[in-house]
Amino acid sequence: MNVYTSYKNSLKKKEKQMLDKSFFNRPTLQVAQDLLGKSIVRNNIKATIIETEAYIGPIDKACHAYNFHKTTRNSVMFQEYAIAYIYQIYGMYHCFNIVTEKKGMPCAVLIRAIDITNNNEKASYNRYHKPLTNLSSYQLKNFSNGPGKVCMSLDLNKSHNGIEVISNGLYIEECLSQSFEIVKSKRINIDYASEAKDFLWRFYIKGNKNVSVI
DNA sequence: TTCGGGATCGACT
DNA sequence: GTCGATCCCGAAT
Repeated sequence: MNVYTSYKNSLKKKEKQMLDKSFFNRPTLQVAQDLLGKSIVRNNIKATIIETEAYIGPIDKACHAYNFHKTTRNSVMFQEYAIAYIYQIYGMYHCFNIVTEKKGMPCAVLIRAIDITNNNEKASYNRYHKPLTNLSSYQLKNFSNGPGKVCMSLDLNKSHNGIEVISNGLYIEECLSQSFEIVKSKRINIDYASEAKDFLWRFYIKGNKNVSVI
């Protein structure tokens, strides 16, 4: 097999594993749960999705796009599904969401926690600017168990707002995961959202060490 | 293991 | 002018 054939085969293999765009054109609550156990592939880093939250603009006071309210920041939520909505929070961190449902329906799934499975070394430099062997147990434990940490580990920031999650630099793939139980709970830090704060729209893999808040 | 204060700034009111 | 879909570290328990 020559190099070109080998390259073509590897692309085919990738295409086969990469989640189809239509995966995200489904009810947000379904997508949020189905993403658990799947892998994010970001450049050469791969990570299992452990924890997600659903945000459903039309009916959700916790969502930036509640009642279809459109601003400069949240405009990509009104775009096509399967793109990244990444915004800055608390002046210094970022949150990574994937837009769901049809164009004009401002909905998204927030990725709150991941478990790095491939190329931990590169992720370590992204997260802490030093090699894995130099990390404390505290740093290892808190590697990617929160939305801001997810973005740091995967080197995602505002400049990636609006990119597709079906591209070579960033995509989601099937994972040969073992079976697991999904826990449903209230979302984190949205106390201002009146009745929406009690919606059970947060999902995580039961018992996983990387869950951000038990 | 949990708690509380500081960091830090753009988006929104 | 206010505050957030957060994180870190030191102090207290």
